[in-house]
Amino acid sequence: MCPVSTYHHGDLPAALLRAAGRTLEKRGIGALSLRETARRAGVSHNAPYRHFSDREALLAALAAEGITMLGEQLRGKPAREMGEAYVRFALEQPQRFRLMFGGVLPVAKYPELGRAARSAHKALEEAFSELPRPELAAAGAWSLVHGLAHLLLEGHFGAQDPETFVRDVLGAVRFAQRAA
Amino acid sequence: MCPVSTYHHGDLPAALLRAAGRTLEKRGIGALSLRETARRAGVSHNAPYRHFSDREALLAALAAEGITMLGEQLRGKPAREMGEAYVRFALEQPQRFRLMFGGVLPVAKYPELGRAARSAHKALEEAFSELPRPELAAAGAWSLVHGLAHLLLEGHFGAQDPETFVRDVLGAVRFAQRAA
DNA sequence: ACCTGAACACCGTTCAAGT
DNA sequence: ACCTGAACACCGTTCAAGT
Repeated sequence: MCPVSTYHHGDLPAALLRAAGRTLEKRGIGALSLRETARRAGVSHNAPYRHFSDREALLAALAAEGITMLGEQLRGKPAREMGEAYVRFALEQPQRFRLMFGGVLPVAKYPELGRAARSAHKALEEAFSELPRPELAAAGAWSLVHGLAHLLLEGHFGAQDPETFVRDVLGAVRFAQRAA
Repeated sequence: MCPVSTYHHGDLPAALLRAAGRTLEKRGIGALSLRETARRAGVSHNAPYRHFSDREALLAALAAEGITMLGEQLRGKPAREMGEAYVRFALEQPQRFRLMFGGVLPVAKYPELGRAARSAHKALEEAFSELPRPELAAAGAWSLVHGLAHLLLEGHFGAQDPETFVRDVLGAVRFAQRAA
């Protein structure tokens, strides 16, 4: 169907993102090199520069993918399920989560990251819209599940079953029903 | 006083940690190289291996320093001030904070990290000891301030004054007074 | 013990050249 | 437009050698 040519891919950017995504989760951010990604995609170490201005730009694209996916998994859920889904995402894709939120990337430099994050943030605020200060409740809720995810990933809460631990911790917290 | 010799430092490990700490905060974790640290300390690129088995071990030592410092700043404070002190630490030393908690290091491989973190965790639990499930309240509180710190660092709460924002968010959250 | 320079295998990035 | 190999300046790490 496709003519064989000197171009190895119909869609090299997508192939690079796929390859990089696999390496990311398997070996971590630090071990994710542009040269190896190119090798895995079957192109020269230099070809990626046609599509990503540098290594950081490839990482930013992976992060944006992840934030969008996370936003989709939150949208429309009630608050409690949202929190559990947030932590589940982090536990299932720890390296992706770190890349999205671990300070690896200068968010200000990649507007798509801020955009995707604001969209997910909005989904959260909607879940708290009936409270008197929904923006504070949403900020608190986001902080809570975000910190919980990070600390679980780092192993700071021991080896207990994450599922029930998350439920218990979220159950121990209330967001103010009246103005702070 | 000291005899001039081929040994440049009475305490090379301390000199390396000082040099690395400066580079860490100024240029970030990714830019922190063993070779440059050695250069700054005035020794050959190879000397650090006498004291740190590899780059990761140097990073782990920096992280342990930081966790211990943070623990000292929390200990003995009432819960609300603890939260504010936690976030302040993160905002003042963002790169150090990321190194301590950002998943850069395999915590399981460096027992001193776990030890320092458990000690800080204990300070937190003491502040919640009057509640029916202090361990859940402490986990929730830690998660909350931890996530708040991370998200502020990443700029996800916009440009508002962090000091009052932190106070407002912490004020909007209650930890259950009765068993969950 | 502690430090050294040389060497190796990797990077990210740039460049001039090919189709 | 898209891809290539050669080249450069950096790394982390290992090694044999010096005091």
